[in-house]
Amino acid sequence: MSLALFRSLPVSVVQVSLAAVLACGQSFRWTVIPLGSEEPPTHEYRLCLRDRVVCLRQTPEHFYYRAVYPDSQPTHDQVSTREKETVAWIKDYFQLDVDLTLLYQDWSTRDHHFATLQDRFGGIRILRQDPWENLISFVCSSNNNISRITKMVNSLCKEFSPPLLTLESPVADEKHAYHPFPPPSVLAVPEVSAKLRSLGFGYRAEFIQRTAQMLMEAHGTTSKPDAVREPGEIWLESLRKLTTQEARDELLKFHGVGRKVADCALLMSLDKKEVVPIDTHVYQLAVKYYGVKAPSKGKATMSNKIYDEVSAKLHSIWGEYAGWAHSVMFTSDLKSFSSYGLPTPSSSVSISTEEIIKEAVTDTLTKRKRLSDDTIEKTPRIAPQPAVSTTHDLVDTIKKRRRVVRVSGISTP
DNA sequence: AATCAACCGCCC
DNA sequence: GGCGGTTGAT
Repeated sequence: MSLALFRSLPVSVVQVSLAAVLACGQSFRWTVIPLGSEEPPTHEYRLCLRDRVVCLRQTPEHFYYRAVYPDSQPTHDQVSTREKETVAWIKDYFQLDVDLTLLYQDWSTRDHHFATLQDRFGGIRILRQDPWENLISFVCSSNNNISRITKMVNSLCKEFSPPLLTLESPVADEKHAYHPFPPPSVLAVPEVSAKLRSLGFGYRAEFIQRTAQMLMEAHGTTSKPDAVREPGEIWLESLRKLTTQEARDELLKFHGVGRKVADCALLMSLDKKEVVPIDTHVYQLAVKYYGVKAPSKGKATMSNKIYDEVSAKLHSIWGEYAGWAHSVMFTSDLKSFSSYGLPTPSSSVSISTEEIIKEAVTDTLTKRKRLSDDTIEKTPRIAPQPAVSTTHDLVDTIKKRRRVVRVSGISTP
């Protein structure tokens, strides 16, 4: 598959880094295909929408995009319309009207710790996702990890949504079926929970089915046969027009949706850019870098009070786009211990390890120049040692290293 | 109003 | 023992 079938759109990698943004735990449905090329584009990214599969590649200054449809003989007018729609979708989904460089500047001024990260983790922004898919995806996220959430969401689509089309790999001689995200009406039927259980969803199975059912009961089972979206989906999207608290109150009514999941949906699909979702991980970061007091009883479950305090604190530090800044923080920590999302573990681990080593050295040097600063610098995450075989090995390596570093007194208490 | 165990499944 | 938590009961 040559680049000839793709069209280009001028988008700097400074504004959007597909490699980071599409694999950092916002959306769980993008497939990443390594192209085996040394020069960019190195990967192709694909997402199945309701009526088309969007394919993206990235070079330093451009997106290359195309969309694939089920029918093979579109009219001339269709081609033209679809082209416009795809471009419009890309601009909307990636929120290209938002200038990330201005935001990074602002955050760096407000937050010294952010400033130490901005160069290595550029192009990280919030996607503007479909609210229904976003909500259900994050219902899956409770007590869970990104790897498994991804598997669950994909099996959800495969099981409950017929394939829109099949598409060959650009490199290997193999075909892959692309399934849209199933609509509320499909997941609302009672038998769904048992099926989800059998698919390994655990206690989240009932949450998903009940949430879908609630949405159907509250906002109509009747959608016109030719309607693209169901009433429940349209209602969910209408929450964009409400205030943050009003929209949050609505989301919290659903089963499996607590404060954290609601906040993720508010930030990632309902335009609430100031919302900072607090998970255990972000909580740790807040304790480490932003003077939030550590949980008193070791690892107590996050109370509403603590949640509000931490979220408000980070909001006040980062400002109007605090939720966006949060995603940079979150992703920076993710990337430092995982090459998740890149389908060639060995090669990508070694690549990112190289980068990390380089940055770690830089950090160490920086830190020694400012030992008086009370800001805790990033500790060297990975020693210049042989590549690790798995993500977990990598995590363990980092954990051990952190302990060593702490004991040796390099890190500020 | 604030705490706390239980909850699925998968990995260490 | 722990995951990017939520629920229902105290």
